[in-house]
Amino acid sequence: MKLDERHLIQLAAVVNAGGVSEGAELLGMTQPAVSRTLAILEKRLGEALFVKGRRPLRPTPFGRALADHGQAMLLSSRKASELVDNFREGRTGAVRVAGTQFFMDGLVSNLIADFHVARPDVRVIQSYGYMEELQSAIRADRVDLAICPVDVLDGDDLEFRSILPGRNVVACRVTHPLLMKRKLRGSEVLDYPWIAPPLNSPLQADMRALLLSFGSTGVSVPYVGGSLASAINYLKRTDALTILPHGVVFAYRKEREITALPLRVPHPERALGILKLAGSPQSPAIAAFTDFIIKGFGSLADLIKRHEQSVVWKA
Amino acid sequence: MKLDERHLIQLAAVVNAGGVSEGAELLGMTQPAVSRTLAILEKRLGEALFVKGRRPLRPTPFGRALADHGQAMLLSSRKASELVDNFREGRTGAVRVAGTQFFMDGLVSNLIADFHVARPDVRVIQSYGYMEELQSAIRADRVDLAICPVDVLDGDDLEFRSILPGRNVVACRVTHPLLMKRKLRGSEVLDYPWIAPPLNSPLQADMRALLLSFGSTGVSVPYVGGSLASAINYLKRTDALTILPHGVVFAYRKEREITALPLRVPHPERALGILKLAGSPQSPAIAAFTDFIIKGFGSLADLIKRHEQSVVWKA
DNA sequence: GAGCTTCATACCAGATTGCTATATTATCTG
DNA sequence: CAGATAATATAGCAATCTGGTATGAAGCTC
Repeated sequence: MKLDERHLIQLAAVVNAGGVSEGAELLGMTQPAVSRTLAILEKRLGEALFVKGRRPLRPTPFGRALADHGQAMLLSSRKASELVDNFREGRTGAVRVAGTQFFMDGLVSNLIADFHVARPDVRVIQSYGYMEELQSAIRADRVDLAICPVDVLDGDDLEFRSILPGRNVVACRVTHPLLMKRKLRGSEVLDYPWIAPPLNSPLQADMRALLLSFGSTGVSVPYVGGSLASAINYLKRTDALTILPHGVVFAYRKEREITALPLRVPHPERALGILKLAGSPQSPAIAAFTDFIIKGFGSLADLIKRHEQSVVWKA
Repeated sequence: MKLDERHLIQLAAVVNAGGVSEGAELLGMTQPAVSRTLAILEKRLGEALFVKGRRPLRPTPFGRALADHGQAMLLSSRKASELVDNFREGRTGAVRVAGTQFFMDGLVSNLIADFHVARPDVRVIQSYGYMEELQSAIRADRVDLAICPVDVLDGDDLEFRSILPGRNVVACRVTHPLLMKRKLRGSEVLDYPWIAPPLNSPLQADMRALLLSFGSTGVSVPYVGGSLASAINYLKRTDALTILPHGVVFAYRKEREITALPLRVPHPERALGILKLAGSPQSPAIAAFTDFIIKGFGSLADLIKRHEQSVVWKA
């Protein structure tokens, strides 16, 4: 016999609370409503659920057995409600974020860690890619948002929000000989080996432009294609140089192992930003994550600005 | 956020079955009904439950999580339905049965065992008592039915159904000397010690009447008050006699340890029967049990009748 | 792209919900 | 044991919701 789940839940509440009024209160309902439900249930079942005529309301064995199942449903229902609430406030859910390797590894991963302090139950699913791939990933709904440098955006279905000026620096270890010089000329960087960023990376082009501006005639590039962790490990142990986003080098300043040469590097035309589907409704968790990323980069930008005033950059 | 339990159940069914139509079928509903439920759910939650535009219907992670809770409710609901069905068909429930010691121990307990072959999940709660106690126990709803000898019934709120003629016999062990006699005179029973039934038992009065009819002048009664098991154990080991309901002795015939003397004993005015509240609705389990008892005693009566034709009773 | 299957929508009759107001019943108290 | 008190049951009502049929829209298969 099929019976209404809500009825069983009400029964459970009444049995638990020890009275119709209390049970109703427990459910946020009025007593008559619950009372009628019980009457209907008893009528349909043709069987008493409570010993009648006794005031401290006592369920029959049958009533109690039924109430047990109702209780299970009540608990499930509560949990479902909680799940929904958590989800709606972005405490639960999943964010699929993608981006270029160096930014994801150097900056975003830190922010994700911070994000999880407040929202540990939001799953972050990270992947890597460059502009075109990222765009198509977003359009195909394989990714919720991308964090990457963008110059031109084709199509108006995507929305780009800039979060950090596109600025690169020449990175080296803190004990690098060039840092000792009183006067550093740009061309001197050509005397050291260079690490090249991964193929297809926008940094690849940036590095070429940089070296050309210093009059490159064939620099030594003994290491290519490693991701950020590899590049940094290599930097730490050699006098090699490489090009990195300023923010990334900045984020590593605490470890006092790598730093940037005080050299002005030509600005690329791109800014780092967040790319997402324009105007599509997004889950609260994604919104919260996006927000957090924006704020995080905002304060990073502030930090960099303040830090900048104490450093003299040479041309 | 409060949401309708039924909706979650439908969601679970759809996720499980892998399609709206299949889910609807699973629940015995039509596809449009379920489809609308899902639409309502998504609208209220403001969140997709299924990735739209894909035909092998695939739930979003959120949808799946919600469906899990729905699944729990679905299971509970199924179990509740089953419970109700079992109950309504008397496969589940409880029967509170009371009766006089000798009948309960000697006959009814066997029937209960047989009853449980077909309905192992019906709990039988047995208690003992004599007429007055049994009547008030039934009226106070402490007992569902009583099995006892009844002569007069006061009040018409109780219903009595006779199930066995009220007939007693003189019981003894199968090796009793009196059984060897070709011609047994009633007065000879006075030469042996007698076991007296418990105080207040109707058998008490029956025994007194019996002994008087044989011209009692002070029989030896060395053992009083034991219940059936005690009396039978005692009988087995001595040449004592006692009065027992015929059916009880008959039930023990298979063990070939006690039997009845071929003596006619004056019939008491009572018949063994089932006593219950008149016209009150009773649970299916109780109905089934009552039925079983009636049938059980019916075939016992038949057996006794057939057996009787092969025994010669003396006066 | 035709045909098939599956899902979504529109509309309707009937059931159910929850409410307020009120009657009924059980328990407690003197 | 009557009267006070608290709890439960009942009645009536408006709004919602239910599930059904009929039908349109959209994916999949070949």
